[in-house]
Amino acid sequence: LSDLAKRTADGRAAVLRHLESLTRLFDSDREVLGRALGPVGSHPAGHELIPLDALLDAPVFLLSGWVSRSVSLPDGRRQILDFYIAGDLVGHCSRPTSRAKASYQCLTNVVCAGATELIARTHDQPQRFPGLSAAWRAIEDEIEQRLIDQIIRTGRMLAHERMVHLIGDLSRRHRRAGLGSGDGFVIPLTQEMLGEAVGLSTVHVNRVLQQMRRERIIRTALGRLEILNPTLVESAIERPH
Amino acid sequence: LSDLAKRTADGRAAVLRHLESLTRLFDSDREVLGRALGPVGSHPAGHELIPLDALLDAPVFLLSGWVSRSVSLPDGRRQILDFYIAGDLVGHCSRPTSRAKASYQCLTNVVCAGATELIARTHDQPQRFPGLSAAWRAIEDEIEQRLIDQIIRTGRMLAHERMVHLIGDLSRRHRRAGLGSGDGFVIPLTQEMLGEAVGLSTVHVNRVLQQMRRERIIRTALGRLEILNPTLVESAIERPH
DNA sequence: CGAATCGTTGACGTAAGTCAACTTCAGTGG
DNA sequence: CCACTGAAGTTGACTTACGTCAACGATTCG
Repeated sequence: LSDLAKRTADGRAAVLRHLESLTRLFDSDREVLGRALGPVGSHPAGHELIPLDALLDAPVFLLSGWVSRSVSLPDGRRQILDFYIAGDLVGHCSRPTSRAKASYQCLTNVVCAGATELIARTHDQPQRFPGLSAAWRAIEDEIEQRLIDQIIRTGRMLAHERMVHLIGDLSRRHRRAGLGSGDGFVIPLTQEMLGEAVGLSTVHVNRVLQQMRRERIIRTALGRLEILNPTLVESAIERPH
Repeated sequence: LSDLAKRTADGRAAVLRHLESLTRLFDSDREVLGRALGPVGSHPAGHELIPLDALLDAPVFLLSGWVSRSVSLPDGRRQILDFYIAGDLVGHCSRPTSRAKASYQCLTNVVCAGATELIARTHDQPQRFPGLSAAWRAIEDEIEQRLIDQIIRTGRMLAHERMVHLIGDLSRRHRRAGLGSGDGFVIPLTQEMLGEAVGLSTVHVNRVLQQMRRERIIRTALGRLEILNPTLVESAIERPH
């Protein structure tokens, strides 16, 4: 199908833009990236890409769709730890024999490309692929940073702040991966998923979003989210100098 | 002072027990551990061991005292991400040039020993020190796991559950490092610090602790915390099989 | 003996959860 | 075509968990 082909091409562009935003890539990096990216796979919404406790030996690049990283409690409560969007590297850990500390699930139909081969090759000759070697590290750093942000949101912020902060982070990541247009992006999350991410009930997420619409901070339509007040949203995700 | 000597000796024992609980150590591991552990340092309560954004190139083993890892928001709110106790490795990251994503602060007077040299040496010859090489990875895995636990506490748990869960984790870590006696350990945290960790106000922490005392789950006296109902507390930190 | 610092208590306010009903809408099938 | 379905969003009434404020003990310390 030409749909899959388009999503694959767009996804590869997002991967490249994502990596370029993290570090300077050299020709050798770009060359191996174009050549050693693994086979493309497609998964339906709901599919579990990586189960809890699985060996993290098969990282993939997300080319299209959304993936969540979540933990479920015995009584059914669920906490989403993180979201992955097109261009993101999913399920990579530099420590060999490390296992998944959460479950990775497709929130939408997903197209991804295996990264095992690519990462192994750059790992064998880090000095030959300095850009990618640095990128893998930067990506792990970012994932840790996002876990910390998540603790700050749920631990220290009010509902309204949590939503602005999360949306700010998602927006920033979309922009730097060249996704979406202007200050908007496609967001396939239900209000229930948003609640599971920021630690709020579905009903309360709804009310907070409505207030944000009244305040002209965001606008939503057709599964897209537009940011009407970028200044405010960006200041929310600023880190202490 | 003989006090410093005792705390150093006890701390080294805690380090050893901690590492042995993570992985099987060989003679070569134990030998280099005894020899290459760096100089002992002492810091007063309140001292910032590692500032936010500092290069993580000087990891230390905590021999005595408590250290927190925390983030402050511009308006003064503070979130404690993690606690470190005797036997723990503080400020280590396997990714070179990685920077501190939070501030590491001494909550009490602290005695610690430099681990830079030790880690560098095992890193150069991982096959000669298989136990320690595995231990460094296990430690990083655990720190990530604790960030995740923190998200689950603040995102999905009620006040009472949060406290039981945190105390359960601290208790487990003390027991495996051979600290404390029986089901109790020294806990120098104020109720304010506990609140900053689990995302509750000081007053509410106080009420929750009182309820836990009424329920005969814990007892506190003289800066020590006894766990009266270990079964309950341990079941709280169990992971989904 | 103040003077901090920490813990404790009560009264009260509020953010957020719960429950339940009702929309809206996309999809499905008769 | 329209009735039926199920998932997602929306709304209101009510409850509750937790925060805030302020006062008051208990300890420790110089």
